[in-house]
Amino acid sequence: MLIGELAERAGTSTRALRYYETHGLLRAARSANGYRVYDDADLRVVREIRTLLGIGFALDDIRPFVDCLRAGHPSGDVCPDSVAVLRRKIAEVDAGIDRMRAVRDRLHAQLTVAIESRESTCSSRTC
Amino acid sequence: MLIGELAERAGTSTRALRYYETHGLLRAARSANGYRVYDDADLRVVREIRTLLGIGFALDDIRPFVDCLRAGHPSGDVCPDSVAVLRRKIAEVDAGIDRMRAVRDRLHAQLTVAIESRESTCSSRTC
DNA sequence: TCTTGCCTTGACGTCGGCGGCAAGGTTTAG
DNA sequence: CTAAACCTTGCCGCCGACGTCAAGGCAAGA
Repeated sequence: MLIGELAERAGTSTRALRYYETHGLLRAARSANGYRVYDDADLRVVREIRTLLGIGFALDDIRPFVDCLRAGHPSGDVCPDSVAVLRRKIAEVDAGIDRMRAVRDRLHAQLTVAIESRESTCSSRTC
Repeated sequence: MLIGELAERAGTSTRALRYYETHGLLRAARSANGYRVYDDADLRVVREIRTLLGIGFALDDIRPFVDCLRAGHPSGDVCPDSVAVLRRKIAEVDAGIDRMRAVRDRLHAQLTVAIESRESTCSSRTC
């Protein structure tokens, strides 16, 4: 499998795959003419990368999962480093949710005050 | 008030203030020597900008609030454009919270499976 | 006068995950 | 023979909110 086919099967671009390689997430054998050659294990790796990127992971966070897959584990989640990242990410997401809820409440309060202010100012005349 | 003092009183940098100016959020009178000169109304504007940036607004979203303040309103929230941005932002934040909750649940499930997998694999031998 | 400490404009650097283009080599089909 | 469709490396562009110089002007105290 060459890079174009891998990209298509993984639903991404060749540019992204080369990018993952330069960042140590993907390795490729080379054919005689210098072309990158991949197998199904690489396809699984790329799918893992894409899934985690979609969840909001950075490439650095993804590396343990990829290493875990390449170590022969059927899932990238089961290795200690991956579990540690999962725990950290859950905490980060929880914190993010808390922040966003605070923001939401604040915006809602501002909106309420703004509308009340408009009503009291404009109730009896054109505004 | 010169730009350095405004920056200090608003808790930001002179670079940021010039940046706001180039993006139409801040205007400055000029003294004879070309220095930017500000008053307390500008301080209020900058504080509004900083508050909204802190909440996660982009500069483009903030412009209506600044215009509202400069139109003489005591709060930047009360003008129709500001209210529209507030409503939109609340919706965006709500959507963001939903996405993050979905991510959280997914990560939690992955973590659970990973831990169970490790326990079943390693329970009776060194791992 | 000299230094210190403001101020000015302009332009490039940062971060992350690529997109897009250039300039070439390879392989296959017609 | 040539065109099409792959592949290679390398480098600049993008987004947003600034940071960080660079090179110079202005003001005020010792």
